Order: sequence, then C-alpha cells, then structure tokens
Amino acid sequence: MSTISSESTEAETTTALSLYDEYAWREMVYHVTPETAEALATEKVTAYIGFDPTAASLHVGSLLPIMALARLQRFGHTPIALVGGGTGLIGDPSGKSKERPLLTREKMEENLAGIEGQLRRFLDFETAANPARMVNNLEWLGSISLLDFLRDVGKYFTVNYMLSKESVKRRIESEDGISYTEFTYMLLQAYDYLVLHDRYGCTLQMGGSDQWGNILAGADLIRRMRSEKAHGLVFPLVTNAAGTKFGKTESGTVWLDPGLTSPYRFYQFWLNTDDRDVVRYLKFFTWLTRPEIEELAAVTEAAPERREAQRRLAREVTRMVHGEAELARAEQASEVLFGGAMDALSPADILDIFEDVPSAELSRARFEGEGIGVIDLLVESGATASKGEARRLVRSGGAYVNNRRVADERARITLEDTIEGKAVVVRKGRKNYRLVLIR
RNA sequence: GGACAGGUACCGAAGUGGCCAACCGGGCUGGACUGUAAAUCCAGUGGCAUUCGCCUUCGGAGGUUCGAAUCCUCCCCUGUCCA
Repeated sequence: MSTISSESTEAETTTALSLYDEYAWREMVYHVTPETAEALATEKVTAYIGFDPTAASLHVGSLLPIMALARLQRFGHTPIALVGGGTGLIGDPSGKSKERPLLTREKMEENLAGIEGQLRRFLDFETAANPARMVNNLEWLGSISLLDFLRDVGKYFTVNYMLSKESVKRRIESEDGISYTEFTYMLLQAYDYLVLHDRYGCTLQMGGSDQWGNILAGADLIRRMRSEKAHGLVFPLVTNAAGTKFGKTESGTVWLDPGLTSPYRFYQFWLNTDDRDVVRYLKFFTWLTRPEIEELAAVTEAAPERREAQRRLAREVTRMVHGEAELARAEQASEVLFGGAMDALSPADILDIFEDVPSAELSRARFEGEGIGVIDLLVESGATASKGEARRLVRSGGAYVNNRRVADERARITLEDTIEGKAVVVRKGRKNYRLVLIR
C-alpha cells in the first residue's frame, strides 16, 4: 500500500508557513490552547493523537486525525499514534449518550492489530530525523496499581473539575447516568498525555472536538505535576451538507479496510461528495496544495457539473489509502457501472469489476434452449423480492440485462445473451447491480 | 387497582358492515430531467396469475352476518388521568 513518502519532498518546499498556519488554512482548527501556534512555529514539537480500538479497522472519520499527524510529520515535527489498548477496555464517554458495553480483551487485541497496520501506511517510521512512533497505552495503564494511580493522578483532579466537563455533564443529566468506570476515563487519558510527555517530550495532543475536555485535563495534569506547558488542539467535527453523519452511506460505514469497504465503494463514496463539501474535504483529506485546491474550487464554482473537484478528491484519497492499482480498478469499474456498454468485456473483467456486487449462481441448464424468463431472472438473481415486483420493474422500464433495458416482461434470456456463457449482469434502476454466475 | 383514549401496511394517518388490498402524506423503488448532484415532475409500493381472478393482511383468539378493518365476547399491549 502506498505511503506518503513519495510525495513528501515536494511539500517540504512549501513549508514557509508554519504547521499551525497550514492547519488553520485547512480549517482543521476548532479549539486550540494559547501558545500552540507559537510553539509549532518555533520548535520541533512531538504530538500525539489517540485512536480507539472499537473496531478492527479505522473508517474515513479517522482520516482527519491521521492526516493531521502526517502533515505534522512533514513539517518536521514528530507524530505519535497512540492506540488505546488500555483506555479501550474502559470506554470513552465523550460524545456518547449512554454507557457502552465493554470490549473483551481478545476482541480488543484483534482490533488493535488491524488499526496499527492501517496507521503504518500514513506515517513514516523509518526517517532518521523525526520518525513516527506507535504506542499502546495498555503498556502503562495495564500495570499501574490503583493506589498509585489515585495517589499520583487522582489527587490532582477535583470531582468538581471533572463534573464540569461537557462529556460528563451531559451524561449526569441523562437518565442512565454514567458509571464510575467511564467517569474515570478522563483521568486515564490525562495520564496518557503525562506519560508521553515524560517519555518522549510530547507537548501537544490533538483529537476530535469531543476530546477537548480530555485533552485539557491532560494538559492541566502536566502543568500541575511537572510545571511545564502542554498544548491541545481539536479538529472540527466533519460534517456534510446533507446533514447525515459523515462516513456513512446506505450500505454502512466507509472503512479503510478494503475487505470491509471495497476500493470501488470507497472511491464512489468520495466521488459522491456534495459540491458544498468538496473543497473542505480536499483540504482535510488530500495533500493537494493551496493553489491546486483554489483552482479546483474555482472550477467547481464555474462548472459544477464537471465535478472535477470530486474526481480529484476520490482519486487522491483512494490512491493514498488503497494504492495506485486499486485506484485504477475502481476507476475502471466506475466507468463500466455508470457508462453503459459492457459488450467488450471478458468474463474475467466482469468478475473483477463486479467483485463486490451481490451475486447469485444459476445452473447453465436454465439458460439453454428457450432460456430463462426475465421475471424469473430478476427474482432469482435477488434483484427483486417477488415476481410481481419484477413485473412492475420491467413495466416501468427499470430492468436491465447486461446494461440493456428489457422492456418486455415475457422476454427470455438464453446462452447467447450471456457473457460467453459465464455470467449475466442484472441491473435494477440506475445503479443496483446483481451478478449472476452461470455454472 | 380504577377512568378514559387508542392499537390499520416501513412510519404517520383516514376508513367505523359490502364500492377496502384498504384515501392521503412521508419513506422506499422505478422512470423523465440531470452532473452517478440537488430540486422538480410522473408511475409504482401484500403474494400468485399472460387475462378472468384467486390467496393472505387492519393487536390476538373466538363469534354474529350472505358478507367485517368496521358489530359482539374474551384476552394482550400502549398512552393519558385518578389511586
């Protein structure tokens, strides 16, 4: 999989700006502690972001913090990706309206492994100057004794302070309340920051806007225990113009793992970005420079129907996450799936392109002689739930076989209509495909 | 425990003995338009059947009737009020 390394040289030539200015221009700064900008402009900073092992893969929502770390590294600072092996066992109440079920240790181990693998693609762990680092807070949280923790960390926080945090306050006011376990979460995260500060000189923690309270708690802890400055910066919530949750589609979460979200779907997710969001997403999720993005913004303004910004966004992000080869496949598939003609395609191409489309198998005998009726084909491929629905579909002109509309509900599909006797592509409407394999 | 109100298709909501597979709105699915957009417009939206039509559905179970989502009995559930 591709990493950022191939492109990092050209970005360095444009680093007259400080990282903070870069973040600011990219609209990545939602809240920030005083003096952070100055620190980023005058020092080499070590910064960390935590990733929760709630699933075995990161999703596109995590791309903003990931890019923040990657950008930070390109500006010569040192990124630390922290995976929450310890805190993951507790559960972060931030942004959650009710208590979460605890993950089992086994499940969490599994999740950690997946997430670590993904993070490695975005950060450079080999460079001599400022290599990235990956840490797991289970390492220190797993072994600290409760008494030590209460004496060393707990003593620095008043309950009053903790109760005043938004994440806690909201839950206190809710009916279900908050467990002592989750209430403690903030202190654990504060302690993480302290540990990273002591071990690696980490002086900046970043995160999503829901992490603001936790981050401040950590900065406060460092200030009180070590009398040193620690900074915090949080990103805005990534929103979309449609008002739905970013990173979700009808078919669910858009994951970075190609096994969970195919590169084709991943590509399509970005390509379908609303005009109103696309410039912001280019800033958030790509390495394109300011002039490039401004150019794309102008094109979007003048000729939105060309969707150049969306195309570029989809290309850049898909390449970054899945690599050049997968990008090419995703583009080819998009062309066929939305372009029409598929006559020239070989069965191998078809299988490739329709890889993540639901498929069904029918015996060769069904296509021999008279062939199979369209209605039956629609039902048996799973395109429609009943024959009645299939009939209505054909009557309304929404049924296609191999991308050709079938207007007659009595039409029959024979071997001659199939793709070299190997497959048939059934389509319902504009983009609802089913692949029928012939055996 | 008592008094009302109510349970209709994915959701909301009409219907209060035959014209009800069930008005209407939303959602969803097609189509037109388009930029794989938004908005708009059109159609469809229980199953089977090429047609006639048949079958299953209105909280559940029985019953009355030629005929019920609609009437009766019992039961279950929900909301509001009283204890």
